[in-house]
Formats: sequence, C-alpha cells, structure tokens
Amino acid sequence: MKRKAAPTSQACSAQELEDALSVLDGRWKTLIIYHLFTAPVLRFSDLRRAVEGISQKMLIQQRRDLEADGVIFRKVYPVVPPKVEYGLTKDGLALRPALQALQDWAKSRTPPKA
Amino acid sequence: MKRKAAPTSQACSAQELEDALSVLDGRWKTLIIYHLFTAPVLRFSDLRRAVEGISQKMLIQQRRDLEADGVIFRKVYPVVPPKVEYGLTKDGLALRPALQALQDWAKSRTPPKA
DNA sequence: CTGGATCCTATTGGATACTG
DNA sequence: CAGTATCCAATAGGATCCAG
Repeated sequence: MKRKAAPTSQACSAQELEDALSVLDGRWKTLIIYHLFTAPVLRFSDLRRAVEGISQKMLIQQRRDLEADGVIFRKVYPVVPPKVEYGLTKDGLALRPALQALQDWAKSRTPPKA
Repeated sequence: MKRKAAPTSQACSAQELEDALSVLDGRWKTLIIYHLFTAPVLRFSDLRRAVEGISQKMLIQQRRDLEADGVIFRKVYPVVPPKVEYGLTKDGLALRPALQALQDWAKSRTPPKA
C-alpha cells in the first residue's frame, strides 16, 4: 500500500516513522537498496538480475520512486547501447544502519521454524 | 502489498530483510507497534484512539498479523464488558532499535521541504 | 540496453451493519 | 467493548507489447 503523507497533524512523532516507511514501502524497494549496498553502482540489467523475480515495470517504477525520494541516483551514459548506472546517494547510504537493524532483528527473533 | 515468503532460494541474505519487512508491511503495523512502545499495554479502544485514522477492521486485522508473527501479545479478561489488552512481546520490543534507526534516518536526511 | 504504456487481476484497505 | 462479516473502491503489481 502506498503510505502517503500521514494525516497525523499532531505533535506525535509517529509521523517520522511513517515518513521513513513511506520511502521503503513497495515490495521491492528495500531489496533494491539492499543490493545497491553490494556494489558502488549497478546497471539496469544488473539490478534486474540481482533482485531476481522483479518485473521490469516494478524495477523501473520503484527505482524511480527511490530516486524521487533522493535515496538513489541515476547516471546516464550517452552511448549507443544505452547505459545507465544506479547507486545510493548520501541519504541512501545513511539507510544502511536501519536496514541492518531490521535484518539483525529478523535473525535474532525466535527462530521461525526452519 | 503482501510480502510472502521470499522466493529467494539462494544464499543471499536479502531474505532476512524481506522477512523483517514482511512483518512490518501493512499500512498500520509499524504505527501500532510504535504506539505500543509508549505504554506497557493498551486496550483495543486505546489503540484505536492512538493510531487515529485506522479503521476497526484494519486495527483488528493488522493486530492479528502482528500477533501471529509473535510481535505483540494479547491478554483477554473474561469480564462482563469485554476487556482485552495488547502489548509487545520480547520480539516486539526487540524491534525498537530498528524502528528507532528508521525514525532517526527520517529525521536526519536532507530535510524535505517543510 | 533501458524504459515507457496498457491491460488485467489480486490484494489492500475503508465504511458499515451486526453479534456476544 | 471487542470482534466479525460483507460490500466496495483504490491500488499494487505482473505480463506484454512498443520505442529510443
């Protein structure tokens, strides 16, 4: 679901949390970001292979959202076979601790079943 | 969107991240958890007022998911006017650093516009 | 290679009425 | 008070075809 600007008009800082989540929401965003941690930059096709399972549409769409949110940057090379590289911006990189914390949580909590 | 078990069958630990996100996904889950940080336990109506904007259906539904994921517990009092209290489990509380990190990120990144 | 545009379906989530 | 059930609208996301 799309979390738009929270209607929370109060002083409640749950607002900030919503703000952060709104950036990461979407089935693939976090995955895209995650994979961008593994390399300085990735090309479109690299990302598509990395995320694996993502449709072209989603990769473009969610990538664009992330770009709009200033999390990832896009560098286009004006060459014959189009070449575009994507990478994390300052804000994107700053997201690492948070994602790491989530990942740690997933690992540490009462082991599911497997 | 519902993030079901990631089909990622590889050794890639993006899986863990997905796992964590799947628990928090849903428009209100993080908000519910967030508000449960503010008190040891909250009653149904308390939560409803706290989250504010959430429909009864969503509160029940998402709360139940969180319960199923072992993030929050539910204590029913067999009294005349039904009384049920909700609180965070061990795993739920362990989620705090992660959510805090996200919140910090939201605050620290290039100030939007407001 | 990158990515835009459509069509289409599953899911999400909101409103409301009803029950113990 | 807490929870359920149903009807409905909005949206996310997948497949596919087209274009620079």
